[in-house]
Amino acid sequence: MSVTFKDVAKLAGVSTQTVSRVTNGADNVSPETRDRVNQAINALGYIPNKGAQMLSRGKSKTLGIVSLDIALHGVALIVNGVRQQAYEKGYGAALSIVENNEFGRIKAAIRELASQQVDYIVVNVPLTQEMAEQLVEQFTSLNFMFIDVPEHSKVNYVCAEHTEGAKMAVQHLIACQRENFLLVTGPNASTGSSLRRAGWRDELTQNGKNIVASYEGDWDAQSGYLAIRDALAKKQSFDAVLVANDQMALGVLCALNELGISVPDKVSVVGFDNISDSAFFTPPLTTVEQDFLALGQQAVKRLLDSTEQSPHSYCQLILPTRLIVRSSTSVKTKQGENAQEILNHLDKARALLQSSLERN
Amino acid sequence: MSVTFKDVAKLAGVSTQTVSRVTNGADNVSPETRDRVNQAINALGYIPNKGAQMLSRGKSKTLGIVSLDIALHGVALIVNGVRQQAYEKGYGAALSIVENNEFGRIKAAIRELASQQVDYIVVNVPLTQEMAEQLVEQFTSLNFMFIDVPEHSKVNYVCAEHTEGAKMAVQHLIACQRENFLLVTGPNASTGSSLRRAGWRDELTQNGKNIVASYEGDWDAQSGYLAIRDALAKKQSFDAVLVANDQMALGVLCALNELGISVPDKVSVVGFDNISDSAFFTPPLTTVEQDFLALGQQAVKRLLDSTEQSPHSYCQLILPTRLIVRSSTSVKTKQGENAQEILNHLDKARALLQSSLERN
DNA sequence: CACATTAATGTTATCGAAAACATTTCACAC
DNA sequence: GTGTGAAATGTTTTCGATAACATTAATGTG
Repeated sequence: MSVTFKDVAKLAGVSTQTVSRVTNGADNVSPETRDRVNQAINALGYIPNKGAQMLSRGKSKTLGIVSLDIALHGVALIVNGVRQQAYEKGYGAALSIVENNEFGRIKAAIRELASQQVDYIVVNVPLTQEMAEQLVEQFTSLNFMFIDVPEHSKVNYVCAEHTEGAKMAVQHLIACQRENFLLVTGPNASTGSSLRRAGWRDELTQNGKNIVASYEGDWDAQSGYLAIRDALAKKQSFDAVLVANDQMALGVLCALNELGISVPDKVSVVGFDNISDSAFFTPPLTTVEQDFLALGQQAVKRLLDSTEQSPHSYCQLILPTRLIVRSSTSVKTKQGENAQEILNHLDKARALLQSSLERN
Repeated sequence: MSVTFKDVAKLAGVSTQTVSRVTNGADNVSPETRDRVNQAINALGYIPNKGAQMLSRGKSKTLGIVSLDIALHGVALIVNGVRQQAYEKGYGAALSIVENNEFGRIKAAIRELASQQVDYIVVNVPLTQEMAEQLVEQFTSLNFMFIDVPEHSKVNYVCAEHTEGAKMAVQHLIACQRENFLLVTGPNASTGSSLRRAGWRDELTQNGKNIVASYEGDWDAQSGYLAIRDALAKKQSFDAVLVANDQMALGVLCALNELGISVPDKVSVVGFDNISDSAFFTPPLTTVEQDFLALGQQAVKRLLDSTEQSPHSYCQLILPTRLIVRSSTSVKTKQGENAQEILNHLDKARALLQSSLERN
């Protein structure tokens, strides 16, 4: 079968323990022996057996991630952040994906990771406060870090400033003199989505603005598209759309463009996330940036730090969000304000067409 | 520390071997004993130790994936397909991500997975034929499956019909009476990108069409955007753009829209991949679909099947691509053909504006 | 009733690496 | 030259689960 210490030891003419010393970089091995062992390792193509290492060491130097579907761009970035930081700290990363956020599935995923003897677990799945606390209680041998769990939970968490970010979006649209708002939220089960919606709602009612309708999307472009089509089919009148992520905002823009409703003038749109694509939407999207990568990185950093702390202090870190203003929002053009200018353009265009028509 | 068989056995009043029999679902255990053991397992919250299992069983029932960055949407879908199929066949999945496609990194990743005693490895990183063959040769104890490796390599592979798909895109644009083509490729290191470019080139030269310029992008929207800006800055004239993926096509569309160059009329654009967003671009993108999920799934399916085959037969599966026609392509409007129609529209618009202007 | 058969369970050895402990060798001090 | 300590290496035991083998008890058969 596979090459083990025994084979290496035999070839190098030493004991297995000496081989172990070499692979672990112990300093009490003579240079000549070390060389001989390393040569044997290379010659045989020795690869350590993680299972055996885990067993004898007791710990695995591995961090587990329980995550939503990585096909969601934000999720993939968070996972990247986690992996990267884990790797930097000398940890491996084991990823377990849960399709839906059924609690049983999540527990099973954690059990799966626990069976791999992971030392830490980062959970990036929407959970209620109770669920998070229950997990910590149930899996006492594991150290948890949660991402985007409700604030004030008695667990370690790292969170984006969803509510504040949402409020900034509203404030910006109010500054754009918008009055009637359409909301497109994420799935209600998502903590992030709930927080954003709450932020929107708070700020809108506080400023006496009108919420025309609220649609629950599923994060992808189609749900944004369908929301707008439905709203327009119902002849609802709005001059601003708040969208819970950029991908749905793409669908929103598509529907508006398709129907010839001018963005940003007639309807302004603000997204959330600032994914790299959103700068290239038509028009480029005003959005609220959150730093997914940093979220993942900080989750790991704080988790590893927290174990050195006293047991009853939690890491509760909230990362800032910030408004990125692009062309999908603007102050409403007063009717007729630019009309003369547009008229001039039209005349010019007309003349051009006319002449080309005559030439044919 | 953690709960082991010993603890369970003691509580249930049986031997550890009996506990093992229960957890492995052996049939020669009396129902009462089984119940007693299961109760003990639940009471203690026993979780098996994968390392120990691996060690004693010899095999891990795990499949390794070496993959590019999962932040690329297509990659994430492939990984999903692999995981899903592996899971279905009773295998776990260990993911190792390599940042760049440096060969040393890839080898290290495989070694890492091998140390976890994976039984199979799916490689989704651009490799040359030689590299792929070398890996198979070096890691004799592993069973490999490659995704998108050059055809006719002497290894197992699953591949999308890049070249054919690319040709379909060209044929479609030729049917749209396009003459001057701009190319935006993916990174040259990518096998998929090379195959697509080759397909474009072949079909274009065969039909005597003009390649105005070729830009090498890095898969993201910005590189598509920059390509167009550069081409226009150099006053290049083209009426069709072939783009190696949809995300870059988004950037292409953005640049064209921004400059008021009408898509599809003045310039038609075809992407590649058919990611879910592309139906919601402005305008919705004509593109070549490839089924990433199926690619991942088939990779695993064939890999598991192949080990039952004779050693010197390779699985070499090529999955079809298909053209999805949307609004980013069209037959070129003959100058003046629709002019009268447009003129009528203009007149209507003018009247509307005029009246609103007078009202103010 | 003695003996074969099977069901249910227990005992021991094993996987590969590493920790704990043991031994050997050599250098140096007194 | 004997004792002390450190460096280099070897031996034994351990981790947790399981395969291989061993035992016991119960059942059935001629």
